[in-house]
Amino acid sequence: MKVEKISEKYSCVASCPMRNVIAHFANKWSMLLLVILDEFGVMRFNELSRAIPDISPKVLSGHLKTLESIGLVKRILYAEVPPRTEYELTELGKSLIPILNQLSEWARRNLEKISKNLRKRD
Amino acid sequence: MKVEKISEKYSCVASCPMRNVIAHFANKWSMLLLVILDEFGVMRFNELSRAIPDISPKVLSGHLKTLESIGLVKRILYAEVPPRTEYELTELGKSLIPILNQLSEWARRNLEKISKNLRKRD
DNA sequence: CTGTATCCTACTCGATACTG
DNA sequence: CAGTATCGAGTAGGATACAG
Repeated sequence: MKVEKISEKYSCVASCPMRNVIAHFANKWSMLLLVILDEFGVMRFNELSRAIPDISPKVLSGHLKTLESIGLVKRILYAEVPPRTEYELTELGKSLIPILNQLSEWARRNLEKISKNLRKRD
Repeated sequence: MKVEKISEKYSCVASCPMRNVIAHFANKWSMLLLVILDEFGVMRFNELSRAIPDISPKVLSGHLKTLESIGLVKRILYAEVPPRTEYELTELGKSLIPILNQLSEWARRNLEKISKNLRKRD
């Protein structure tokens, strides 16, 4: 296949899946959130905070908003005092989980090898 | 499952696959590079540049270095004039491709839906 | 051809404090 | 409880020039 053909498929066109879809959640926080939401089912803001100890509320809130606007996560606000908000995966979000789990499996399988590779760099 | 258990599995421990492995290539450029390298087989620096028109040489070089240090990409430098360098996937890199392709398929399938979701945000 | 050097911008991230 | 506001630090990304 010619380079130009590949370019058409992945780069130039506005319909490149990597650029237009995956770029929005291809980072450690978003993927982590999706996998955790899958395992736990329904979670509140504070539960997510505790599940990922080293994420600040601002960053957590930001990623949740992004995931919600993509349509991967559903946010349900209950008009109560004190306020309660629940986050859970949408159907679209759930459909992504098997792939994310495979990715996670792959990472787990190759964790040692990759850590060794990374150490060699130093 | 308790939140604390999830925390142990994905967040606290140094062995969390998402944090220690996936975080290194979970971005649009790296994933794009891996998929393109898979389709083309062996590519030179310039071919990659042309395949992804809107990546600067600095950024391309940086991502290739990272992928190389993870062990996903192999870099072969031929001592010629003019210089020639060839990039290709390692076995480890190839083992990741099926998953990346599934991700890409998923993205392509849901491209329209997600674009619509994102537009609603504005 | 294959990058590196430089400069600059923009975004991301993190900590903390604070509001409804 | 569920976030937002603010500030600051660090880093990733982009344009361009140019070196081996």
